[in-house]
Amino acid sequence: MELSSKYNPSEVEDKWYAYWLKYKCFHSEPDNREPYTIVIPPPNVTGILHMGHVLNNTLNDVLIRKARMDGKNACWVPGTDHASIATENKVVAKLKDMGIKKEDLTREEFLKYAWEWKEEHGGIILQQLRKLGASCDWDRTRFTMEPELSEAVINTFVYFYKKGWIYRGVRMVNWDPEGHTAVSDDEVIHRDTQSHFYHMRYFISDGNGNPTDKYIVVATTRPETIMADAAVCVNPNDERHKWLHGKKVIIPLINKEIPIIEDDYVEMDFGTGCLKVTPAHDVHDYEIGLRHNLPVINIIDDHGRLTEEAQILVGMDRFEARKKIAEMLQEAGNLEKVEDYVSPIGYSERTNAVIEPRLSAQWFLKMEELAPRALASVEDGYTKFIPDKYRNTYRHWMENAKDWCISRQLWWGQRIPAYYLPDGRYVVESTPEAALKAAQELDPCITAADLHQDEDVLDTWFSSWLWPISVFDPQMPGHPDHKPNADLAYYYPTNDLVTGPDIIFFWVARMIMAGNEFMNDVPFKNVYFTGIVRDKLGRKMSKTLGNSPNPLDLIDKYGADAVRLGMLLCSSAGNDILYDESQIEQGRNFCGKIWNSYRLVSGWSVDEKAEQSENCRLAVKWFDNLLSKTIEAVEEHYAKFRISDALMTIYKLFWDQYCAWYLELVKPAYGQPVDGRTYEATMEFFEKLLKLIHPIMPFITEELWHAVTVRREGETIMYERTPKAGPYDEGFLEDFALMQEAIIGVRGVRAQKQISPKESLKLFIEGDFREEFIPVLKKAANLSEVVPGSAQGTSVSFIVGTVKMSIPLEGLVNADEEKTKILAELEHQRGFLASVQKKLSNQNFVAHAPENVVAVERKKEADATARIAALEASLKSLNNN
RNA sequence: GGGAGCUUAGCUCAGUUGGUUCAGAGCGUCUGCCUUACAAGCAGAGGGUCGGGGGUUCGACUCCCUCAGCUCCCACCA
Repeated sequence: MELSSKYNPSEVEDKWYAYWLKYKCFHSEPDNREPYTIVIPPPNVTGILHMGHVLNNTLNDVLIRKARMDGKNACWVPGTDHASIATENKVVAKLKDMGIKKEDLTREEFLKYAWEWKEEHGGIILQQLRKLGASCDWDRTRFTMEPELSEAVINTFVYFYKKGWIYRGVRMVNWDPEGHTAVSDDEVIHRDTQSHFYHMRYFISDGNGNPTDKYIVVATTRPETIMADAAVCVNPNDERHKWLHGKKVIIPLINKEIPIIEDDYVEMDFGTGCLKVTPAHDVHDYEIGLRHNLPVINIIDDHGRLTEEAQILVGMDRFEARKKIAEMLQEAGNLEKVEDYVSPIGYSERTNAVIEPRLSAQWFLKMEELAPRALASVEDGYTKFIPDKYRNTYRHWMENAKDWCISRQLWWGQRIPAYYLPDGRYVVESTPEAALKAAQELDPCITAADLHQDEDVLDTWFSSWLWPISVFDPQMPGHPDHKPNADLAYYYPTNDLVTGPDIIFFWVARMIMAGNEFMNDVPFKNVYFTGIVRDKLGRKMSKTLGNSPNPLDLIDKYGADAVRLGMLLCSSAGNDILYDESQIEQGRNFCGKIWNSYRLVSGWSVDEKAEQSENCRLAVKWFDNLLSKTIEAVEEHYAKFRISDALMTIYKLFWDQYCAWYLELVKPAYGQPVDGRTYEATMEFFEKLLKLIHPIMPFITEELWHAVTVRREGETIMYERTPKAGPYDEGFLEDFALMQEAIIGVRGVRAQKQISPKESLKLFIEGDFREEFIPVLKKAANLSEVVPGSAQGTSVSFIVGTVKMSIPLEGLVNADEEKTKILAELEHQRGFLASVQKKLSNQNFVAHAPENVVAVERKKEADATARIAALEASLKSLNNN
């Protein structure tokens, strides 16, 4: 096969991806092999590929390809998430562009638009993943809102409802006035925000609703809510405010009388010690209100505007109203002062709107039993976290888990299967038919037309927490008519989950809950947490900063293998990775290296009859041993999920050992053929290296694997076995490494003395050096002869291990310089020896340290002594001249 | 306010229960090379008292205490 002089990724990549698809190489069906399963963290259906996806899916693909080559039945299930808030926002924005308001549409009309949008823009990301080389089983592609998976969600809701763990309740929830929905606590991000602290005068009532001239000062950050005040609260132990007990005050501007109450909640040393209590618009105030039986006055609507209840500024936005009220208070003489103030404000994760605490009816799932069990799964090691530190985060959350608010006031999502009777009672059933039947048991006169289904949909996570189960068995095992499912039985539990720590609670924890509940087993054995991909300055990637490269552009420019390698290079689990394009260049360069090494070998002419030289025999033996040792190390890295270490180990084996050493050693002289045995070994090594690196760089390895020899149609490196480590001779490897050091020493002398590599030199060796390596040493270092003993006359010497090597260099050596160098080295060695001997003469050390440690110290002593002797000899010979 | 984690070469990071010549890797830097696979390359070199201080130990990058700096998570003192 003729190879172009440069590797051309785009041609190669498209060709092999099509080939893999054609032969269904990614598809998995249950069989008698051991399964290895990954479910993709489903990206938003309307999402587009960003660097975070690249990192995540590269890791997933490395794991799945590795497992496949280890002989397991590997199955990677892809799919997308309907992402209710995010997608609904996008659709609303799109409609707005078209001049359509969501409010003007019926639910059915809106959903029609939404589905159109989904069909048009949805799943682009899955196409993009193919460019990356992701070996997903596309036949198993799922979407969390497809009919089957929606059924799984509804069945689950009904299951928990009937179990008594889902309930409906009026609660203070986090209201997103832009998304017009409640969001869970976890979807609220608190940020310190610059605001103002308004000190307002509330005048004491004379008992008939008229203000006296006495007043108290109440401080708030939210003056626009004073109309919803139900009381002013002081701490019962606060001496300053004792005189207020039993009194009433007048709310400014609306002149409404409210009581002064006492509650421990109020901190005496914060603000003025007087707290305005607004039960409808603050969680704590709501609780105080409950304790003191205060009325709940809601003055803010779904959109964050003042309601009729506010009496003034009706219809005005809450932030505008804040300014206006401040002005009005000022005019009325009720504003004492305004301070600058920084306080944590809750923002919606999705829309970035300031969260409005709001009382509303929502559906909740009890965490009482689910959370402790899911905690135990991780504590007891059924699911392992990598890195382990996330166990702490997980434990903390699980021990404080609040009931999960699962309803959302949106249309895009699974509609809650609760059906209300006209009298307000309701039934929960998975279908309208079943609901009607159930309703008729409550009231025989009910007809289908009388039933009204709940308007809300379920939280997206209420569908994605089922993902590891529902992708295989959408009916869900909790269903009363559940039929055994072969896929689920075979693939569940999955093996590894790769995801970001930001969704440890949203998703990971809840999947473990669902797994325990429905499968009585955890959904995955390991969770590998990636970090966040940042730019090289450590900033998060964002559109506004423009520091977020488009992965597809990078793939076009450098090739997918290069991008994959670049992402993995500096990614250790749990650490943020600082992305820099130079890493991808490194990946591209490595592709070039692999490519060119094959060009070299494939260009050799082979003489089958030629004898294998001693040089080649040793080089082959060495690399064979080294390969085994390295494979062992790589396997260990994989077992510990140290993917970038595994990668670097292979990278160095390929580049530094195979290319820089091995190929140089066996490379025939120009125009000469290579002997058959060496050629065969060289090709075999090359193939093994391709297989080792394939999980990380699938495309170039497939291309070259096919170049090495003619393969049958449909054959692929994907299904080759990971090379196994054989036995290896550690001593041989060590001795070879010493010889490599000797070669490096000679090269160093050349560089230092400006001697061309073409000029051959004579080398003296004094000490214990493995005889059989001398031919290799001669060839690699271009030595005319290697003789025992020490060079006479002016020479340059260096020490390898304990062996002294010297090169006679008449006329090129400055004796004084050499002496200075040797003296410095001698001093260093003597110091080293002294420290070792001090250790050895310490009775405590000899008595307490393990035998092998003491033995090592004795070896150090002996080696240092030998080196010192060699250095002294060199010095002496220099002095003699 | 509570919790977790981090600080090792110019940059990004390894360093596995304290003990192999353990102070490392990759990239970058410097020097010399267009040597018949590759200048996206080859050969060679320099570079850190492991954040500061104290302690435990025969022995500390590793364990403990403390100080400083940074990061993340949780937490609505209005």
